[in-house]
Amino acid sequence: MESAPVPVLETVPAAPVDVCASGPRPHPRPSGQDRYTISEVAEYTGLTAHTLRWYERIGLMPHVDRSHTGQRRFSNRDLDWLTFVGKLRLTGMSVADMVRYAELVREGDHTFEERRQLLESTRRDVLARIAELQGTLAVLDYKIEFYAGAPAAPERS
Amino acid sequence: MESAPVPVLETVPAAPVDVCASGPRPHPRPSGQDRYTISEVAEYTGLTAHTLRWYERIGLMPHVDRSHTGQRRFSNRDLDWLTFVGKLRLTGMSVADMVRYAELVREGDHTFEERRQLLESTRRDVLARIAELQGTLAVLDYKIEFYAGAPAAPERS
DNA sequence: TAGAACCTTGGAGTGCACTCCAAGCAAGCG
DNA sequence: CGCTTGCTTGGAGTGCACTCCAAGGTTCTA
Repeated sequence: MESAPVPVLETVPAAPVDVCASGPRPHPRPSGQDRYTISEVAEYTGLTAHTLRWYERIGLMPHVDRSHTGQRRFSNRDLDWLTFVGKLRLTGMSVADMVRYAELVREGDHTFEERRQLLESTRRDVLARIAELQGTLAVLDYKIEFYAGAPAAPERS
Repeated sequence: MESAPVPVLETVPAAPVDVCASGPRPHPRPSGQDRYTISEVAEYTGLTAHTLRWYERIGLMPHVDRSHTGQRRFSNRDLDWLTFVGKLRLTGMSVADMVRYAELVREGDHTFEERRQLLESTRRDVLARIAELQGTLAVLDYKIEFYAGAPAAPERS
């Protein structure tokens, strides 16, 4: 009950700033020394290391760099991507659709229009979901008021 | 992409009316002749017959009446309950929590306070989720504008 | 009264999004 | 060097919320 339905990124403090690739938000390390281990990234994103590996396996990550012995070394760019993916996840977009988006990114600039359409469709879904939630708020408030006002009446639900 | 994440009740037209037990919304049949078959209820609620049987099995339905040969006959009251359950579902509440609520209803009037608390906790979750979604809208709009404005730039996501 | 369409059950299966496991190699510290 | 902690892999397991199945009984329409 108390938990969010989709535990993805631990929300950065509270601020309606758009956290996005090439945005002005600084990363823990300056560019050039940005070679994070999987557990550092796990802590930063709130995802588990398992999930990060799984994201890579299913094609949701743009090729992650490796150390000379084969361990993952994530870059600030990867962190940006994961932040954005976290936002997409919060919209309710399915993993399959996020993978589709990632493929479009890999395919290059000629997919800009398709990406925009995908995002606009997502935006419409989000607006619809907000409206839906506001509809449930009305019902919830009706009920809560009922329970608060009448501590013993014959209503059934 | 185009589908809602949680397909529950087919939303009644669009209207911010609170659709709730003892509310003023009329049912297909007048009280007294309200003995719907499972497929009628399936059509009304948008749930499948399978799901309606499953809801009953897990304790999410208040005892459904049966015909003399054992087939289910749902009442208007059952329809009201299912409408309300649909709203709870739309809030993102888990089936387990809805079953908990149904148990409280079965236990009688002395659980009013606990029910109110459950509903208020749900209400807080809904508000948080709305805020979260509005946060994603900001990111989405930023990206959409980017793709709309620059049909070929070196951004990576 | 025949036939189509609908209903019953317990239990098994599905799809999603993780989540974990075992066995073994890697990294950093005193 | 030894020790602890961390990282690697493919594949199997988990929990949720349905979703379907087989085999048989019921209800409705012609």
